[in-house]
Amino acid sequence: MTSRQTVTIIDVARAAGVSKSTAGRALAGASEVSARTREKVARVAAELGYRPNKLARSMITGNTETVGVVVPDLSNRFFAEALQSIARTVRKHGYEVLVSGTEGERELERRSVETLAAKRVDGVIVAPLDGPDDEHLRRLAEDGTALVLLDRPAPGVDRASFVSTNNIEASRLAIDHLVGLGHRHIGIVSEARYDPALADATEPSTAGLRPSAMRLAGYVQALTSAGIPVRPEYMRYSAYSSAISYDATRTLLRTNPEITAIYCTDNVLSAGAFAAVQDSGLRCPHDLSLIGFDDHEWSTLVRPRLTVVEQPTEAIGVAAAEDLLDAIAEPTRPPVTRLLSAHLVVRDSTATPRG
Amino acid sequence: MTSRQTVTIIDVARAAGVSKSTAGRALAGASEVSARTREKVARVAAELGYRPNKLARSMITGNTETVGVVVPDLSNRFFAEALQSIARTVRKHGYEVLVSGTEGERELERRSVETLAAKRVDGVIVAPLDGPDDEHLRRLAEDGTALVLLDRPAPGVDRASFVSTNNIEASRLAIDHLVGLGHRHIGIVSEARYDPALADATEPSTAGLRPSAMRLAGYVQALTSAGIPVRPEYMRYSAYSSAISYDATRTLLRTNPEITAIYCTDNVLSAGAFAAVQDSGLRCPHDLSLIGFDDHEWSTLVRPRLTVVEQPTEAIGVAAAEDLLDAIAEPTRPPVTRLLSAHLVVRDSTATPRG
DNA sequence: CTGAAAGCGCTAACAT
DNA sequence: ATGTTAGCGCTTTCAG
Repeated sequence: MTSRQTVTIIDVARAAGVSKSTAGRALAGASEVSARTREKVARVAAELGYRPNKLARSMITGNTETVGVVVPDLSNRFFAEALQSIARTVRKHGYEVLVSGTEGERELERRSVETLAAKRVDGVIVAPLDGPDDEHLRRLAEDGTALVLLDRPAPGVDRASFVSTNNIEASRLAIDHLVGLGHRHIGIVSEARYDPALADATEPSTAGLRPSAMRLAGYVQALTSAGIPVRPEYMRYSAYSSAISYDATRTLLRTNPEITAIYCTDNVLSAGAFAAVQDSGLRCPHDLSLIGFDDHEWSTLVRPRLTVVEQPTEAIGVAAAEDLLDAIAEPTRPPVTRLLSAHLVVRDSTATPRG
Repeated sequence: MTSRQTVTIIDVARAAGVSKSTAGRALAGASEVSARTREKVARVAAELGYRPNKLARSMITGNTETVGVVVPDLSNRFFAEALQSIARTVRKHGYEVLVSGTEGERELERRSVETLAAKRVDGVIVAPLDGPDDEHLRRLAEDGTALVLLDRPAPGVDRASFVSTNNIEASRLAIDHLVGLGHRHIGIVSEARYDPALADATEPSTAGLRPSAMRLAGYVQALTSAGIPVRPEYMRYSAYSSAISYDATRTLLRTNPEITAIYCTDNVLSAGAFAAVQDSGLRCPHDLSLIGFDDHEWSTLVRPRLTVVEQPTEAIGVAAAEDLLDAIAEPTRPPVTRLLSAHLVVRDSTATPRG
């Protein structure tokens, strides 16, 4: 047989000598069927190789036991790990995951969300791309699909929960550590561009900012608290690429030789920054301290071992999944915001500044 | 509105003053509808916020435009990248991906495959776990679902294509490089255990072996071709864990101090092996050469830079996706086996042996 | 405890 | 070019 859907519940019913409905009830393990028929139906179903058609079931019940996960980059370690813990968490409750990588393209994100809705997933977890147009997400939530925003907010979308690292606090951890060591000239390589308004940004007024912007804001605020002047020339923008981060870091060091420490706010940027420091001729941590973002497997393999701000990636995935399951089970429950704390892992790439 | 599935095609039809089927045809862009009605239906649908129910559609057409991807470890870089290229490739053809991480548990794999079948996916790509029971996969394929095996074979399952790195060749690349440098005492850290039969294994008689066993076989064969004796004590087993690989490598070096080179056959094992070499007191590559598996972002960040055997991960994902799409489009087409070539990236961790 | 019938939302003949 | 009818496979009233 090469044809799909060979045996239906009708075949089972016929072979067991009962009606379609009785067969259905027996298979569902309903209590109002006699043990005898239940057994017989089960046996016949097994013999025939019956496999229930969940599509048909979903048509009636209205739920698919499927959730969507939409992230910008499936091969990014952060999202890959988040996906894994999401999948694990929802599976315990009988859900499968429809996944979609948007590769930085808003249009792909829009279409993915549209398709998920058309496939009637019970809920969606999305790490939205930055952009003005949140219409697709708003509609999804308003149409009654449970929605959780992961890692990145979507300003125009209420009715969605939000789970993320507390990025301002994460930066404070890094900068306070450096300041405590005596650093005063601290550069930053970030995927966000500086905006003077960041200085005043506080939770929850920053709720609309992307992670990188939040981390930059945390940097600015931590410096300010410490009474250290904030210098725009110390903040270097880098696109989402290790190679570009390399160049940004080299430039930062060349144009501001007085810098004694660099903080890098993203895991793909950290690799480029580390390589740049290696090639700069500066000795780390003697001449320059470096803090990376996210814990990589290489953090302890390189020399010096890298001090990093570590996000609670797995916990974020679990929290997002749990919030989603809650929203599915209880659609009227108001959305929640959960900011999980990062922590600093001090290794050998940070030290007292020279002289 | 918090209820799902607010507006159906009947609502659209009614609002547009046409019949259900005309509305359906118009929405599908069929040519036999007048431009006027097509426009009107489209406008009305947009106004009402109509979203087609793909479940209903799938019930009739028999396909879901969804493929399943089942892998042991979603956070492993190899599978994460493969997943990304699979998702990208199938999306171009209008397919979404239902993903499932089996975490090394056969029972989870079985259930995942069962669920995918119940959800009537059009095809499945699976990297099966090692084990005697392939029944779930065989049934899937025999019931007419397109099936591609990724990275690992499943002996009892014909009617499935197979896409993988040519692992024997991959090991030959590594060992030939070391032998060419003059090494004669070459150890291996592998997730496979040595079996004398490996010495004779050749494609396609090795078709049933897991990647790690294939790589071990390649090591044995390359040594044999070079006239170097194969010593069981040079082959060290490690479970799938960086920490365990660390211990295995330390032990290998302690018990066989004459070894001048180590080849490590898995990406998670490579990190542990590298750390072990760092801590061994041996200078790499002067005292000991090391070859890792898969290209990691840290390969160029550590010192010495790591020489590795690099798998064509993205190409594997693309090939698996394409073979699957082919099998979906043309169910009678016989399954294919594709072994893609790895290549050696020579960096600084390999050199002529001391003395 | 079991059966008959209705219908989920849509497409696909079959008419007109 | 449009409408009517009949299902896809299943669950779920409603009757017995």
